Amino acid sequence: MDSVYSDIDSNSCDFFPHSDDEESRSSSASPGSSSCAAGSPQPEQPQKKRRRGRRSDGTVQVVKKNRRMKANDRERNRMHNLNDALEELRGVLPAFPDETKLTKIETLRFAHNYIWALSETIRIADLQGGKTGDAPLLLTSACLSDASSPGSSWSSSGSSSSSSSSSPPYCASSPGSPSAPEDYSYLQQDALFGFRSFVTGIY
DNA sequence: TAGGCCATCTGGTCCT
DNA sequence: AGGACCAGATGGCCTA
Repeated sequence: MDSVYSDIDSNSCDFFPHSDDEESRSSSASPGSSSCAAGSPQPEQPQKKRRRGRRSDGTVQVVKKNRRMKANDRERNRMHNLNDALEELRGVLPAFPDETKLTKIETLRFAHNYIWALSETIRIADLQGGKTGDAPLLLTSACLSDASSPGSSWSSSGSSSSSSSSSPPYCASSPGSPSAPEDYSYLQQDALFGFRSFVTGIY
């Protein structure tokens, strides 16, 4: 037998089954929200209007619509939280010479490299018996140094959990990576153009 | 104008 | 059942 949903289900855009201009247009009027946009562009076929008979229980639709709106709201909050966390992360990372804000991906990659450099610094300091004189140098140059796994991508480096001192994935392929501490000047010079790309590993 | 980044909506899947 | 998480789609804004 036909359930109340029969109307809705066969219409792909199930939340607004009979969208004759009615209120259908998505919940929170906002940019980039074409009601049933996700997935199918739906070339507005003049298909037979299937809204005969019962209006498929308006209450069901209202309930669904409310549920969708709540889900949208939660999703929005979730993304806002994510962005807040990202913002906090930006605040903790060293500032860039150019004041421009790091993008999300840059922030993540920079953080990844930065953490790697920090741990590397600690490791070397330990090896040297607690001498940390070169630490600041290492922090930066480590991020510039070659990286034993060139071409490693974010995903492939996801396995970096294995070893702490394995590779700074996004420092890979830095053009002419300085190997000696003296090359630090190189870094400062580079700040003029490519520092950002260097540190984040994005070119 | 093309391309990059972003916010939002949406439906599916997994988890509690 | 409802919430969290995820990925795809879409449209707006900005910059080279």
